[in-house]
Amino acid sequence: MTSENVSAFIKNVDPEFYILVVFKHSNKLNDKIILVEIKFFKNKNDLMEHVKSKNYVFLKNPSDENQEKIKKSLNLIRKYLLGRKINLYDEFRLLNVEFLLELKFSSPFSYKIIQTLLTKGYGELTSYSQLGEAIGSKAYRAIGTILKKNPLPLVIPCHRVVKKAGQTGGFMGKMNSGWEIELKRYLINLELAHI
DNA sequence: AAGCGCGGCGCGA
DNA sequence: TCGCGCCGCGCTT
Repeated sequence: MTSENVSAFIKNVDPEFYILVVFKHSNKLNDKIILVEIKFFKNKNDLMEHVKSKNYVFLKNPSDENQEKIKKSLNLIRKYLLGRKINLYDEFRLLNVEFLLELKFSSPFSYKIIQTLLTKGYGELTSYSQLGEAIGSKAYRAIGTILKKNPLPLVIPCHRVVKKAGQTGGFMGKMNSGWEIELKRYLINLELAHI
C-alpha cells in the first residue's frame, strides 16, 4: 500500500459539534501530505458513519514526520476554535500541506471564486454578489453552489460569505435554519470577537 | 433539463 | 418601510 487515508476528529464543546479532518499521505518519508476533507457533524455517530462510508482509517501512532504535521494541523484548528486569529490556509501551506484545489474546483469560474475568497482575511465578511463582481460575473446563485461543495471549510473560509442584505445565508447545503446555520453564525461571531 | 448557500423588483400589509 | 413571492441570472450536475 503506497497511500492511505488518515483521519482524526476534534470535539467542540460549546456549542457542541465535531470536526472530521482527513489527510492522505504515503508511508514514505518526505512525501507530500494532502488535506482531503474537513467536515462538521452534530454528533459523533454521524461522524463515524461518514468515516465508515468513506473507508477512512484513523491515525494510530503519531510518530513519523507526516503524522507530526497532522498533529500540528489539528492543533491549529483547535487554537482557531479557541479564538486565536489564525489564517488556516497560510499556516497549512507553511506546513507543506497540500489541498489539490484545482481538482475540486476545476472550472475557471469556480477556481476564480475560490481564489477571490482566499484573499478575504480573518473576520473579513464578504457577500455572494461581491465575489461575483470581483470576477465580473452576475452568477450569484452559481457562487452559492460552488461554495456548497467546499471540501475544506475553515481553510477555505466560506463562512465569511453572507448575503448582501446581511442575512447569514446558507451553510453546508442548508438554507435558513438548523444547526448548520447556527454554526456559520458562531464562526462569524468568533472571528468578529477576535479581530 | 433541472436545480441552486442569490439579487432585484413589485406587490400588499 | 417591511416581508414575501416571483422571475432572471449564470453555472453545475
